Amino acid sequence: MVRIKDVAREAGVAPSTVSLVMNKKGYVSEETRRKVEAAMKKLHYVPSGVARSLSLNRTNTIGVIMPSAAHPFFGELIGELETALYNAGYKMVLCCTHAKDNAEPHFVEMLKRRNMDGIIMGAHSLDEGLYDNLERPVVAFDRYLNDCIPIVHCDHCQGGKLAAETFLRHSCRHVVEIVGSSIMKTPADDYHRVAAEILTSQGVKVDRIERPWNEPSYASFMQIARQLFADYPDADGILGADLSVSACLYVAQERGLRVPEDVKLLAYDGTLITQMGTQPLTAIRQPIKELAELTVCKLLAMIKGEQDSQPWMIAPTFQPGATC
Amino acid sequence: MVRIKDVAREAGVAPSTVSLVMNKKGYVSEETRRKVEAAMKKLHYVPSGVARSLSLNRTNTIGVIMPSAAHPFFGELIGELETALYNAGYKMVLCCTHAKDNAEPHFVEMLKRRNMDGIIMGAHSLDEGLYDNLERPVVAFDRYLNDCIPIVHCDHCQGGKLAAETFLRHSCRHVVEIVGSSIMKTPADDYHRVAAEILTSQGVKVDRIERPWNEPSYASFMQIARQLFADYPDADGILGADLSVSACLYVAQERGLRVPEDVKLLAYDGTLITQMGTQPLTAIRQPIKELAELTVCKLLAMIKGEQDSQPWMIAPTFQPGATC
DNA sequence: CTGAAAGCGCTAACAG
DNA sequence: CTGTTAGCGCTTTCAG
Repeated sequence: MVRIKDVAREAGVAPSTVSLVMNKKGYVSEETRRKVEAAMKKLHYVPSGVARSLSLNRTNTIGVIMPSAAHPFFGELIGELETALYNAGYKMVLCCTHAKDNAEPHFVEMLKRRNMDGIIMGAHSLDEGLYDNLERPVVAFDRYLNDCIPIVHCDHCQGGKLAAETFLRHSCRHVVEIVGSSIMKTPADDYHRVAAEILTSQGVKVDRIERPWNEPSYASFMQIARQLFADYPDADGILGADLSVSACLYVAQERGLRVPEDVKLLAYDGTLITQMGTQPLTAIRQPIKELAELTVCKLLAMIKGEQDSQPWMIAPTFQPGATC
Repeated sequence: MVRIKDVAREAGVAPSTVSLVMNKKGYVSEETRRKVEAAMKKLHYVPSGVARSLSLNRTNTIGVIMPSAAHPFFGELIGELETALYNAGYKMVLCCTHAKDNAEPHFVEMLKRRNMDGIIMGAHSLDEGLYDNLERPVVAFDRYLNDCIPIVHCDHCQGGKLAAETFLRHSCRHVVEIVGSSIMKTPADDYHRVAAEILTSQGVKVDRIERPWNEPSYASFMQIARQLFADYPDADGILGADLSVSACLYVAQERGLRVPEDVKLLAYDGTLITQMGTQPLTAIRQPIKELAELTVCKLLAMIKGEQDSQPWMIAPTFQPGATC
């Protein structure tokens, strides 16, 4: 392996000069630069990223913790985060917590070991205190971690409002919400709360049915959908995450219900799957790309010790479809 | 920041002894061990991963290059790779090449900089020679890179056979294959080739229609599907990747065709999306989890300089559905 | 503008 | 069983 020292010797200069050339720092005469560059090329020199990180106390790497990469929402989010980080010169190391025993503390440990310059946390955390006293910055994505960790999220109150308005516009009288496990409090709870408040105030009956904790299999979505139609056969509006609502579409058809004539389905998230299949889902879309960019922007600002004046929240949009 | 030296001083021992304790190496007396552990705890010592990597010339990090994380197949694959790597004590740094200018060379550069111990490459590469003369191991996932880089992939010949048998079983007379861009030669081409050979030999007419290069938007899938039905109105069997076939299901319905009565649809891959919607897609499923585990196993064996006697290929399975 | 030298924090021989 | 010492490869003052 060829080191900076070898390049220096070959070029007849000191290692520090080679460093200056590599990093385009300071003043180096044109001639010296050329000599150094020639030496680097001749020796096929490739600098060590690790040594550099040790010296700089910075790895240009961000840890991203998400429940799963296979889930359409998180898959899309991970992709956008990676792109935003890449554009800022950072690498992304990914940790998926679902189906792992206790990956999360293990991963946070890596942050402490200074393997990463910061963390974006988008998984559920049941581990109180895990994020206290960290020396390096953490930004939460749509999650409450502790009082000190800032959160980037979609304006779910606005989302709830859009949802309620949609059901009201179609004169629904009985809306059922499929909500996540109540073990977990998240900013996304707001859309269910706000939608229910508005609908109730307009005399619409609202029920909710809860999904099991940490169970992302499609079969479980189907099961909830079946239970929903069994428990609330007169429901004429359903609100839930994309996958939940997608399952409802299937079960509605199974039961001979017409969508949207008999029952309106409104998906929350608006990922790719809402566009697929024979009947695209009407949805409230979270602007995933913008959320990812904002998250990265906020985290990098924290790393640089800067202030960033953008708000921490982005509004969702209404995405037309064939189910409302 | 507290360093190993500080712990050593606190415990009244040498840094090397602290290192031995941390890594559970060599022989350390019970008493010394306790003193060291107490000192570590007292000082809230967290070792530096970067310094360790520099010393060991090993980062316990693997680079994974994929086209996209938002695509159902790659999302699932990425998740399984991450889990397999995690279980082996490795972190995954992810690079998605789609929609980035030339991320791939940039990423390979990181491998050269020894930021990673190896690479799993699952993206298309048009960059000839990029993978030559690498000092650290690379395993390709379902891609041809160069003559030296081994490939883990699904047994696509078997997949093609399964597909052909399915169409024959349903007495199809005219099958259309939706194939990827011919710019790219991949192991997956085999299933189209083999299916076509078998079908043709049985007197079935086979046509193919090509998807544009590197264009993963759902709209483009819809466009191809429309073109397919326009060009081959008498097709009674369609074979293609999940998303392609999903789009065909939509368009078939749009044109008033009954599935599977008028036309059989067979999806290749069998990701989550085949299970969704009102009509689950019949599919040839690639065993993504097993493929991911095999890929990781092979790469880690290369890193350790070991031999691994497992074959580099895994057979696909038939997944029943409602479209054949 | 360039070079010498002192780190960055950990590991691994090798003595003792 | 433990301490000394010499790296790992790069960056960064600080003289000159």
